[in-house]
Amino acid sequence: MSYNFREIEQKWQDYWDEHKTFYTDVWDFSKPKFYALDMFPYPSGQGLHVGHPEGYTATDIISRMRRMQGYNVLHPMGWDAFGLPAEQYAIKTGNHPAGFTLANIETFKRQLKMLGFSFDWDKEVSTCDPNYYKWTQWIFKQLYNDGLAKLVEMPVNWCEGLGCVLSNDEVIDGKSERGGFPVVRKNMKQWVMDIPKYADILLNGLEEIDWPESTKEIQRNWIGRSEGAEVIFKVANSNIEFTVFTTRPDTLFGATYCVLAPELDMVKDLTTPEQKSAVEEYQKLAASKSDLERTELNKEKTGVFTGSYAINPVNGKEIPIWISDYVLATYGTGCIMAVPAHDQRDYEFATKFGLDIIPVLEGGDISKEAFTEDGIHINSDFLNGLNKTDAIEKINNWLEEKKIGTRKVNYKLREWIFARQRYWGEPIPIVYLDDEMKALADSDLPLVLPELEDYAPSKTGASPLDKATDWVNTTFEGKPAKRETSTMPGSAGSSWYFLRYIDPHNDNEFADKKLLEHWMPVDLYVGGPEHAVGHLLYSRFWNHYLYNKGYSPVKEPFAKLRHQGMILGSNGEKMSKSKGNVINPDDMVKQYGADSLRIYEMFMGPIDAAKPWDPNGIDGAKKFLDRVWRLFVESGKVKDEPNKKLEKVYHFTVKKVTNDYENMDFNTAISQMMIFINTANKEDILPREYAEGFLKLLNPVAPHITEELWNRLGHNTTIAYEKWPEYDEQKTIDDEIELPIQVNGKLKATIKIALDEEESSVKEKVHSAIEHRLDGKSIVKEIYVKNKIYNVVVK
RNA sequence: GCGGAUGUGGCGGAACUGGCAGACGCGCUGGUCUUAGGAACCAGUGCCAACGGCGUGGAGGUUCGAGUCCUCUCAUCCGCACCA
Repeated sequence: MSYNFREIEQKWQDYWDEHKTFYTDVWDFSKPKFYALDMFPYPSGQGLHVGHPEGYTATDIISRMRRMQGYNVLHPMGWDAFGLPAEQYAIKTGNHPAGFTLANIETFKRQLKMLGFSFDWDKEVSTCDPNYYKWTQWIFKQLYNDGLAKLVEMPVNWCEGLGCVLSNDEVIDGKSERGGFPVVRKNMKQWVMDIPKYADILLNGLEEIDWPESTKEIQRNWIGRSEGAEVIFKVANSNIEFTVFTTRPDTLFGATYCVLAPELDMVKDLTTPEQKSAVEEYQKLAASKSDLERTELNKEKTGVFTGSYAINPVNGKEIPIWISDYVLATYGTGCIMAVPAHDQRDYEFATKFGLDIIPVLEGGDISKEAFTEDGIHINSDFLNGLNKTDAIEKINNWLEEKKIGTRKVNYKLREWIFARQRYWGEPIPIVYLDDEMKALADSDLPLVLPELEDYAPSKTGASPLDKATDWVNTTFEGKPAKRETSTMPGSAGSSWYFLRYIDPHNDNEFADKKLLEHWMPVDLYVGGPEHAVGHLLYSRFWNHYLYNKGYSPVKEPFAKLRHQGMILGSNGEKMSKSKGNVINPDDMVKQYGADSLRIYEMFMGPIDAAKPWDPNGIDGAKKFLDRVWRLFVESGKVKDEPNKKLEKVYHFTVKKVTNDYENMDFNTAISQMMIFINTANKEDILPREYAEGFLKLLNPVAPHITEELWNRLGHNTTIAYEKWPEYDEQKTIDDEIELPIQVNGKLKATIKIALDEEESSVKEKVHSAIEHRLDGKSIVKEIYVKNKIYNVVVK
């Protein structure tokens, strides 16, 4: 027999809706708070895929357990609703992207409700809603006023196919992440966020948060802090000088040439007439290369001599100045001193062009490769005999004394490009009066997107909004003005939504300060690891900024972060339409029910591991729920009578399930609940106390069936706020133990002993158990680990 | 190249600070239920030449005892990619 999940799930979803069961009164400060957050989805036209419920079920389990543990839980959901697909749909059909987006949101919402998540829909936010993006624009304004949002001329990733500038993380192998169109470098005026100003804050903040170490490491590498020194080099027979950045100032005596990035303006001043044509040709070549080509061609070093020489400040030697694209204009000063003996890249370059290689550290074999490890300095005058650390310290002091260098920290982290030449995004609340830039007054926010006839971007990089001339031409403080026509990137709205959930209906500020103080930080945040350096860095940046301004009460917005692993097709490959291995959650719910789908996804394996979908697995989950149903409804075994034989397994199950939920080990929690049901099934009596306790344990994973069974046990209100079961530690332990006996480390027998039995008595039992196995050998050593194992060493 | 993670039966995966490897589920084998079964229940299921032996990617090591600790190594996945 199989229970009627369709009827039951619908019934309880309706009940929760009607009774507003999961509405959170955010002003109720009488209970401890718990804020459980999911990464809100982009409402695509495809609807939910099976990966969504994985993370959502995890946070739902924790949320439901916390409610039963007496917490006031905030568990909201919303929509990351600006983005390209809606815009492309609009271009294709001529319809407004908002209509498409709203329809998708409806589908997503229906699917999420169908899965029984305990979201408080009263807190729903959508980034494309003017009441929401009013505050996105307001935060932008603050950043603009503080000089963190600014317009700069810079090389950008230009994608002609999309008619749009892309951020680095939207470019994969020189092609656009979406659509796969080629992407090239192009100089354009761009809005950027000066996130490098926050590099150290973002780096240090990682120390205080409970995040996967791998994700923290990705952020550390992305920020890419490196300590070193800047050193000034004078050019021989000239008054030009340039500064290099190096992490190894201690190897200055080994610097045998310098290299500048080919695109630096200074290059033309350094180029001698004889070298002019070669240099210009090289510059042209480098400029035409896309990022992709530059990295693809990185096997063989290329470069050209400028004809000029620099003076090595430590020994006055004249060393040649080259240009090469292995030096990046965007990192450090765009100039390096090359120490081929102790840097592999410089070594390759020097070897190819026959430049001097002078070792200044002992060790390694300079005829084969650069020696990059620590060593004792040689050929280095006052640094001779010192190791790396000491030499760096000494040379830095020396450089600073002579005023030809300073200690310096550099970062790989670049400015965050904050504008798209697109329609479907937040308008940037800036106007231009002649050449002057002004931010809109707060009273003019939200600056709402105008309607358009044609959403298509132009090939020249102009925004579609340029075509809304009535909107573009405006007035500012009585004077004619033109609006900024680029819009914000998708990651703008998602960088602060967790703050808005707390107070989504507030019209006076983005959220009430008292509420923020009570509810922040997010206690548990769950989402995919693919956002490690995008959203998860940007939102930390915004929140740190808002913290510095006094608008957010905490530095770090997400106290604890966990990732869900990808669900793969049954063949172990990524799910994709072309492979035909896509599992649709709608179908699964229809066939097996939401509870089965939730159970199965949590039972598949550790939450953060990638796991293949087993079509039979969900059937197993369903069978488990059928067994629960039969035991509770059909067996007649649930009675107001005790059953001592279930005491231990019940208390142990409460303990294990509670701890496992706490650690997000959902797979082992479910396996323990299966053990409980299997054991109870063998008995004639399931005491009511254990039956009810079990329902509470199962409720977070399978909320519908447990509500129904709770109801059938005679309760007429929801189980959602019932008290979480407790266990008695004493009752989780057996007083009789099967003690394994090893001979020379190999298992030979087991004996029954009492818990904490006298060692002498155990020893006696062991000896009689293994006597006949000794084959005349004698015992040389015995190890007894109390209640655990007994090992006898014989010879 | 650098950084991070992961390797356990036919499959997904268990195994707390070193202490009975393979929990739980899937699959498979046999049986029961007077038709059928993609139902339920019962029994079994790591491998082998099987009263014993071998087994946690591979090779060493530490230990009474290693999936777990150490050294080296291989494979797969993810992130970064000339960051001086």
